[in-house]
Amino acid sequence: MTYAIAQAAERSGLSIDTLRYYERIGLVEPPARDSGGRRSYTDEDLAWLEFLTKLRTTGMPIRMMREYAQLRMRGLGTRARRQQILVDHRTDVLNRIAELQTCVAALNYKIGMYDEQLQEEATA
Amino acid sequence: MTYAIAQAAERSGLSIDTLRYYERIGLVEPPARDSGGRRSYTDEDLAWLEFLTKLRTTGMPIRMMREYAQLRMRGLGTRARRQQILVDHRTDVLNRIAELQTCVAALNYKIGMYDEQLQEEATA
DNA sequence: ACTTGACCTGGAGTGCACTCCAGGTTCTAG
DNA sequence: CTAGAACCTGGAGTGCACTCCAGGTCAAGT
Repeated sequence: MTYAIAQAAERSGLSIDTLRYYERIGLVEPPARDSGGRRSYTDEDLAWLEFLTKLRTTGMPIRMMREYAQLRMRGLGTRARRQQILVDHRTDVLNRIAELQTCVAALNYKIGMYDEQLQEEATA
Repeated sequence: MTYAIAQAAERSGLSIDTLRYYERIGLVEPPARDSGGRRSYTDEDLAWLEFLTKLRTTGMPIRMMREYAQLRMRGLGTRARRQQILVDHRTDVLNRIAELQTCVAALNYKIGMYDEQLQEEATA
């Protein structure tokens, strides 16, 4: 199964422009082209885009995604390095989650304060 | 207790430039000035900066922080609206945490795959 | 043959959140 | 009195991650 760029965009949740942009900057290998010179994405391409999207969602900067992508293109000998990148990134993400949870606690506190104040207002 | 801008920067974790920037765009009320015309931050100012930082950390865009800040400056009548902003934002943050956790699961999976592959490599 | 729509390229433009700079003023120590 | 550090202002510059545009090509339907 192959996909035109519009279909790839829809399935990946990225825009057409972003797909071409990712290709330009070396985040994805140039996909195959059809007889008319148009990009033709495979399921593998889409799987990679999906994973890239997860890295992006978790805040990995593009230059690090590119480093990972370049290692992947260079093949088997880079697996240990690639794994290390993911392990380090996972640590970052877990820290980020903890940070967000601290902030949620602060929001809860503040929201509680408003509850009290609005309560007083109502009973006054 | 009052603080010169450098001290406020250190305590808030924001840069001096960012403090002035936040003032310019209406995120913080212009602090008092000392006899020489320099900014003089109070503990209350710092508490507000700390809360702003939590909003920023959780990804609230500046224009929404500004909306909240402007409501706060307008006083008591805006409390219900301010609370609503925080409640909505908390929902966003909780969704974001869930999203990050999904991504961590994907990272765990991928890291596990590398473990297996590197294992095979070692035993081959 | 012709229109329409999806696609192509290289390059310019955008929005966000800062960050830096030049040129000037003011307090602080020696 | 003077050197230096810390501060001031208005405005320009930066980095990131896209996003848009002009001008052109290609394939399919009428």
